[in-house]
Amino acid sequence: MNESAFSSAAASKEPTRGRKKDKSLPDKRERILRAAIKVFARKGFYATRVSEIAKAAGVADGTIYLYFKNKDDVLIRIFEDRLTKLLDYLQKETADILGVEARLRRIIELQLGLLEGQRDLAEVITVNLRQSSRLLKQYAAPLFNQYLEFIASIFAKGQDEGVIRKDVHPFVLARSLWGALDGIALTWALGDAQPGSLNRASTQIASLFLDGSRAPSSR
Amino acid sequence: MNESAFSSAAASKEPTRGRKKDKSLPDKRERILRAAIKVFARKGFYATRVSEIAKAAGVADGTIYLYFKNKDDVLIRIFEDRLTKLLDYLQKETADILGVEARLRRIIELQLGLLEGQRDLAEVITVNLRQSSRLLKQYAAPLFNQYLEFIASIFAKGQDEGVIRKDVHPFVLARSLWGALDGIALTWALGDAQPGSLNRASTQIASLFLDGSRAPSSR
Amino acid sequence: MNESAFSSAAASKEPTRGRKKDKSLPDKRERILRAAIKVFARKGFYATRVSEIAKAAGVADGTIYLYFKNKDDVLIRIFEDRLTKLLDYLQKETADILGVEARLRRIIELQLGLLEGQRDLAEVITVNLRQSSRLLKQYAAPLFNQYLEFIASIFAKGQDEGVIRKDVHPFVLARSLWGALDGIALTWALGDAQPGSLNRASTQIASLFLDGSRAPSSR
Amino acid sequence: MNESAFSSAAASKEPTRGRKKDKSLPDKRERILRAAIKVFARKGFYATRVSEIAKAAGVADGTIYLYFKNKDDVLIRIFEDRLTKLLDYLQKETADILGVEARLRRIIELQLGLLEGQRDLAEVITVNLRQSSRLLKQYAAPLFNQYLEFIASIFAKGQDEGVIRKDVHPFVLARSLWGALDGIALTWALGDAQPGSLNRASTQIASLFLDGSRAPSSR
DNA sequence: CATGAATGAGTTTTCATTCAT
DNA sequence: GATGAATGAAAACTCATTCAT
Repeated sequence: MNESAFSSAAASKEPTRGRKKDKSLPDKRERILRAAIKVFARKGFYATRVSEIAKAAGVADGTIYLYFKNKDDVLIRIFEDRLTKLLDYLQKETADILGVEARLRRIIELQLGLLEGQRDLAEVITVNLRQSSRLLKQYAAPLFNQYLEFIASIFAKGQDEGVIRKDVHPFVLARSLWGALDGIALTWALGDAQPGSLNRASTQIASLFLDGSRAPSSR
Repeated sequence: MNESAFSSAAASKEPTRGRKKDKSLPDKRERILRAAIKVFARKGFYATRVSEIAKAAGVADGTIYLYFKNKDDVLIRIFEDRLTKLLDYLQKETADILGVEARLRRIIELQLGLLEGQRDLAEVITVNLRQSSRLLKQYAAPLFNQYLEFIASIFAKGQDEGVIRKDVHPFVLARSLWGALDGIALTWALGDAQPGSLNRASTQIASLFLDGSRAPSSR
Repeated sequence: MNESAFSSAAASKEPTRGRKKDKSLPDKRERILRAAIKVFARKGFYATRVSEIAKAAGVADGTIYLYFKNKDDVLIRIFEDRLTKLLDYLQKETADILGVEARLRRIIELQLGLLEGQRDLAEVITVNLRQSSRLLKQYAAPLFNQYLEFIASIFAKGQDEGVIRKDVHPFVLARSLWGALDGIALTWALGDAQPGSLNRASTQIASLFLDGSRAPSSR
Repeated sequence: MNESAFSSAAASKEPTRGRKKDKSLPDKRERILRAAIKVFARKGFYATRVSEIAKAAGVADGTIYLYFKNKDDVLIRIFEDRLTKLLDYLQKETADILGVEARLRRIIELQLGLLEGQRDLAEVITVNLRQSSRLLKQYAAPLFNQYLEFIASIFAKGQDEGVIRKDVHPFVLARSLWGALDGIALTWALGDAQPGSLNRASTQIASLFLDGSRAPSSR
């Protein structure tokens, strides 16, 4: 479940090679992405050589360029793929939760829970996402906005229903929540990364945020 | 006041070997730091050429190496200098505020207020701070822990006094707060950066956090 | 024969990973070595730019680094390759000469004769061999010792047979002989380098050395 | 005696500063030369930084340029000074030795004896002398020729007197002798450098050479 | 599709030399 | 004369990308 949400067989857009060898590994594109996540996490985007990704993926250097435009593109696609999947996953898993507060609580749990199983990805998203202002502004920001909009829309719904305070803008709420989760994930990924510690923190953050976000009347 | 807290004359260790020029510009080391902040913010750490920093600082390329060990060192010193100053500033400015909640509220205001006047620095700290896991882990993390400890100690004091909830660890509170502020600053620095918007957000975040952090009894 | 002893196809370790091109030029590694000898001789090791070697070899600058660790390594490999070949050549060509004196005379002839055909290599070995104490001590010295041991062992055999004086240590004899040959080669390489002059000198040195080395009884 | 021949107060050409401080060290030019010999021997000419020479000499970087045209010039002057002194010394000390053979024997002893006391200089002359073909050809060679001419003239005299063989050119004799002495000195400077070992070798080489050089009739 | 040898543009850093004090 | 901070030209080396096989 965890695994599948973030990685899985992948959309496998680009080269959906004709015959599907039922033996071969997942799919070359996906293998490269996974290898890149691992190496980026360990060495950082700029310090990672394309040849290292290739080696980790078990392909030739040149093969990378059959699936990605260039090195930047590999990073971009990691965000695209994984963020899209995260969003899909959060939406699907919480679609039938009616209460705004319960849904947010679940989202927080799911999000940190996912990262707990994938420290590498956590590090890539929290650290490498900011490797380059250019990348960030040009590609990641738009993608990221989808996430923010999703969260903000839930807060907005809560405001309409009178259960979320109205004196804080839904987007500020969403950004703060992301920031807090990101900060927790960063400390975890770079620091101890003890199993369970992320889960424990997620419950605390959920309470903190939801108590803070609650409309005065419903406190 | 704003300006001075983050920049000022600086320690200027390395050179000034011998005679002290009381004439010339501010101090070559400080000039290089300021130039670096400006260029890093605009192009990112990795995309910035040492020669660009030199040009922006009005010195020769080689001069950079009289004051800094290498390009990495320039980034490290920016954090060291500025983070130290931020911390000093926050401590001094809020030392005589007795109420925990009032003090935190002021800290949030001061911190985002400082950045509001220095978008470049905001971008360097929010974006470039994460340029490299190595840098981050090796140098920035220890410095950053001082900040976290400072904030966490205030939360802890509040818990002792019974005004801050006890079911969330002070460090989780501190990290979340930093994360939220960082997230806001990032969106602001990369996005619109409208004047005043940061200030407005700061008030909202303060309320959100303090309401969420408050002990149940005092709600 | 002359040529082949010092150059030939070479071991060509590093690349040739995979398929063996039986067409193209000699072998890229050997081409680089030859180009380096030529340029080093003309400009000296330190004054030679890597790009000049590349140009002379007809390869790109970066290609050098596929075959050699760095510029130092190119110099080291020249000695390694050529000195090894010189030694093999001297050993093979004189293996069946029974008389010690005749064998030494032939060695002197062969050695200076080889250089006569390769002024560049002569200059590299006599001049550039000493470019750096570090290189010399670390890499060249061990290789060079093999040469000295070979010569010394012949002198030692002569002492056993009673045809070589016993009051001079075989190693001193070997070093002196090398020194004398090196001195002659140096003057020749740097100076006139008239054809035949090296050959003439070799006969004279052989007489000088052998008369001086002869055991008193056999004079 | 040893010391004085190679170093002493020096010609002190360039800036014979007005008043002579009877306190100050030898003379700044000489101090720089000595410092350079020490550092060149330890690190080699190219690996030595001008600032290192300055530091070792206890002067400022810029001061070097008051006494020498540039870094190359420092090396050139070392040879010039020391070789001139060696030659003067050899000539003076052996001027009244009438027998050719006795004189040569004494020269060999003196020359290696001098080096024995100054390993650094030995290394500079044997190793660094060949750092650059350009330097060697342009400056050192002419200087060195004076030495060769001096030795060759003695051999020539011996040939006239009938005590030195006539079938070897005096210059070949001189070059071989230099080469042998240089080879011995090199091995000694780079290798063990045991006290006394150089002296022992010098006697052996003298015998070897003189026996080899002797005219057939006088053997 | 896959490979990996070859390319060569591009960048940090060093360090000899200068010159204002 | 002496100093040493500042200069900036120069060069080794790296590595993303290409393309012949």
